[in-house]
Amino acid sequence: MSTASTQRLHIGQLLAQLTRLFQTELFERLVAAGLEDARVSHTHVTAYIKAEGSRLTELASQARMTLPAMSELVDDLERLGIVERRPDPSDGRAKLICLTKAGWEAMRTARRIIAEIEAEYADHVGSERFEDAAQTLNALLAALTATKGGPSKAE
Amino acid sequence: MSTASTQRLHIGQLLAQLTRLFQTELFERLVAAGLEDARVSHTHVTAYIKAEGSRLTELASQARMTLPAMSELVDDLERLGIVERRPDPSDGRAKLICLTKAGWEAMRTARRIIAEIEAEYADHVGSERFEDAAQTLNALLAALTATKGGPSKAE
DNA sequence: ATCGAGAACTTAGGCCACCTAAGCTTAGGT
DNA sequence: ACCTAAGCTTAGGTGGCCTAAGTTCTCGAT
Repeated sequence: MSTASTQRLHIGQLLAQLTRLFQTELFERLVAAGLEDARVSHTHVTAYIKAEGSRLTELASQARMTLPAMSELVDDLERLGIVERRPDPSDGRAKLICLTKAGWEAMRTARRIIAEIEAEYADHVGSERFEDAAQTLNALLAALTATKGGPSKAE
Repeated sequence: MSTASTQRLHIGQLLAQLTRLFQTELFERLVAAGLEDARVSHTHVTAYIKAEGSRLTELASQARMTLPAMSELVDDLERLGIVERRPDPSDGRAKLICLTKAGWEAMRTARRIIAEIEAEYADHVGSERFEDAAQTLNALLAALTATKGGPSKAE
């Protein structure tokens, strides 16, 4: 029970600053790992894309962004050879966004790096404490998205 | 000890999504409270500004942004009548960014709203658990900024 | 069978929040 | 009196979103 209330920043500042630090860190390491064209926003695709392919609508909804924003992202990833758009056999309007071979490779690299960063974070505050905090954030996010559905128009 | 490991998103996603939700929420409530010109980025000033006034350099460094970025922000807040730039009596090059009367008023409103949001978050996951998580994040942020100093050029 | 509502996606255009590079003014040691 | 450096601003550019307005296709109702 670590309610040893030190004065702290408010939750918004904590979240925003940590987000920024994490993203900068991830980005730098991706570049260092040879993924020079990687950008932080690409994670909005790679975080949710399914092995069989995902529809744009799905991705946009999960990433809580609008369709055009997601479409641009996919354009970018397609240019980089990470994903490709295939016609969806079950619906002529839709397309399936699929990872390419290079895409899978990049995913593995990214996941490894993310795991490294998480491990370092855990070292800084204690791994049990870190995991508890992560679980709490996860629960909070679930609760918030349940009640509000998120800011996205792509529901 | 809530190490009841549910599958969870990775820390970067948790942070980023919660940040986004928090900021959207805060922004909406500020608008609802009559601060129609409020923007999320204004918090980078209001979070750190001192009662006696702060220098631009200080603010930029604490908010981890570049001087020009902070300068623009202050421009904006000055236009809105929230802060004003005064010459720093102790250094002719510097200026003190000070809150105006309207600025203090807005700050009070914002703080109230932030406290409300925090309270709601605490309700969602349990207030002790929430506070523990916040303390952990605070400690993590402190540890990270200690070792890396942050991405800012304005140190 | 065809027609209209609506779903899936794209295109066009815009805004905000940053950034880097390059200036300008004042401070302060030598 | 310099020269370097500090404090700040201006100029210009980019990424990451957004809204609005298309296009193409689906599917249920007539």
